[in-house]
Amino acid sequence: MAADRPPRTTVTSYDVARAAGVSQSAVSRCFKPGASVAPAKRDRIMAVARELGYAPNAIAQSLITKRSGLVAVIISNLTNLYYPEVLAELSRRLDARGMRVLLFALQAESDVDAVLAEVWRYRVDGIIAAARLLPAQLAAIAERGLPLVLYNRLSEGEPVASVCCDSVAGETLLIDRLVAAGHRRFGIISGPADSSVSNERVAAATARLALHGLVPLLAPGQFDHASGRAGLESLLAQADGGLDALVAANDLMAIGAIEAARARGLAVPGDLSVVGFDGVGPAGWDSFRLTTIRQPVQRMTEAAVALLAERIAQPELPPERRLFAGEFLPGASARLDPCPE
Amino acid sequence: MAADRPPRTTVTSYDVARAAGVSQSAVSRCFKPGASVAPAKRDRIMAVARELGYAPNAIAQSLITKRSGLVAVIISNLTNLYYPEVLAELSRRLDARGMRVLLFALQAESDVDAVLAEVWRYRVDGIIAAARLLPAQLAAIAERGLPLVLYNRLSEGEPVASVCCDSVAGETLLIDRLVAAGHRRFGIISGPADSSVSNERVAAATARLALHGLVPLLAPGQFDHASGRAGLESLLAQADGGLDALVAANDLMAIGAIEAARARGLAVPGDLSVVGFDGVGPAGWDSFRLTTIRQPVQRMTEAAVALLAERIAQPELPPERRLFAGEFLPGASARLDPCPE
DNA sequence: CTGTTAGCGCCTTCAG
DNA sequence: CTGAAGGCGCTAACAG
Repeated sequence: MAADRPPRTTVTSYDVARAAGVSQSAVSRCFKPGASVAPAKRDRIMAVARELGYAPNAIAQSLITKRSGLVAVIISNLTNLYYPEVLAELSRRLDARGMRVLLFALQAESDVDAVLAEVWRYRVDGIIAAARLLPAQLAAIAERGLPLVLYNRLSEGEPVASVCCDSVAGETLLIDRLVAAGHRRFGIISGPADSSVSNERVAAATARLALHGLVPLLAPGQFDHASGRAGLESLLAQADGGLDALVAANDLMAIGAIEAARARGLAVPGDLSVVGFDGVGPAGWDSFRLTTIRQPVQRMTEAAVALLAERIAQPELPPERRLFAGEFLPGASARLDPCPE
Repeated sequence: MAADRPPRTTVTSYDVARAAGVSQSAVSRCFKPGASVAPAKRDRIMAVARELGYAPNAIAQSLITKRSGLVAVIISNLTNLYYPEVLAELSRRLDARGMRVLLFALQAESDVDAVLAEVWRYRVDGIIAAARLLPAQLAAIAERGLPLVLYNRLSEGEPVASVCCDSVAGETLLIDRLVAAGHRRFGIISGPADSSVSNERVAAATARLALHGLVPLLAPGQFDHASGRAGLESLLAQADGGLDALVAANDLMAIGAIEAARARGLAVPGDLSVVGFDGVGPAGWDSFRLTTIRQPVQRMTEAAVALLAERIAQPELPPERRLFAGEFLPGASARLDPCPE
């Protein structure tokens, strides 16, 4: 039907207007929700538009409405096994609300400034960030009045809208269950020192252990599989009397630690209990059956998008933090007493 | 320095021009690579620009240059454990070339039409697709003269630029090694029926087996962990005399199959050899040591971006297919003879 | 090298 | 309800 026309590379509202014998503004109105066009005329215009394959040029629209429909999603460790799911969910939910994802995958945290420069240039409507933002960067975003929602991050300084999984509740639960089951000698493998998620989790676990009068051994990690292995080795080297339980700041390290333990002939959870955090896919595999806390990705991403959308609509809304409890996955990598209740 | 000025939400080239006492076009030239501006004037302008926090509005730029700097990246299974790495690499390489990623994560393949509608609207400069595109969709893209590169996909019908990992070479190698080591009774777990990658791999393996006079048992899968488990069960049920080797169309299913085998008391590779395809992270973990073919993600993503960039610069370039050999990872999930050479 | 002049495609008052 | 007219912020010829 439409194949006879010369392959115009771009069809504008003027083309539609001419073909339909109406003014350009009439065409424009047809594509605006709260329009006011005579039904008959609208039908004719829409028919022509379809025929010609016309749809409003989002670029031109943005220029004038000052709404690009773009949301910058800034993510640091795309490879982290947990973010892919987050990204897929964010993307789905954003475009359910008519917004497009402009993706920035950070190679290194130092790239943030370069990323922000592009963010300004593209006049995005808002930002969702799962990356570390410095106070100066937060300030720059705020100064431009750009709505921002942090994902699993806390803002240092000024409050900012954010969505987080409750580290304290999660770690507290894990520690209490482990202690109740008789574990006394603890080791913790942390994530990167500049990761607020890691710091939160480690601090929460340590604090809870302190309440029980226990002090854990510590090993630094990088949130990856190899770190888990290395972390376990390091902890065992530190632990004269051996280790009862290992708390890893994420699942990937917990899995690495389990494998390292087995490689040394330690049974998990027979000789050593191991717990993680996140609830990534592999944690549930037979080989690991990891005892962990699963982040409610569905609810968290929905909240992030909702928070952002609200703030795009009403920029003056105050910052709001939404904290979600994780779900305890018992798994089988930790020796626990049957649930108390 | 710049904090004293009232927080204009948007600063334009006119603001800079006025502040620097030059014309607006002079400002514009300063931001164009091949400019021709008097050094002194340029310095002054750039200083003012920096002071005011000015950078050209990408939206306005796009409208006139007909270059948005946006590349649509369309991916179907973000959760597939293999794509996150691809996405991260694509993103990195694209913005090394000054292009931004407009991400479309497909929920269902049926969403493609909706995605394409948005792609048109945003006047992207090109598309990289790791998703199934129907002939009509390919035609629509071609008709608009939009450069397109398929990632690990073949076009049905008209040729299209693409980057693939050589399934035939990979499966051939795996099969030959397995046969050489004495395996005779084969099972294959395929991916989704509409996945060209799956079809290619299964066909290649089957064809190679045929050359050896062997006919494999088949089980359908969905590329996920659970499919691997189910696939193994299904194959064992079909196989009266037992199974020597299992070829999974991807690593995730291979891992699922390994776990299912172990759950039934079968040793891998003692009782059953298992091979996969992709070389995802978990394949290398101790628990699996999967024998597989690793896709050269670095080279493949670089090629995809290069192919696309070339075609954006010169739209008339003919379609080109780049085929990359995967790297054989011996692992330890298959009983193989030492390498022939 | 520089400023002036037209638009890019569209939305949005503003009179009819 | 409808068309005409004026930009959004910028680039790209043009004359100087």
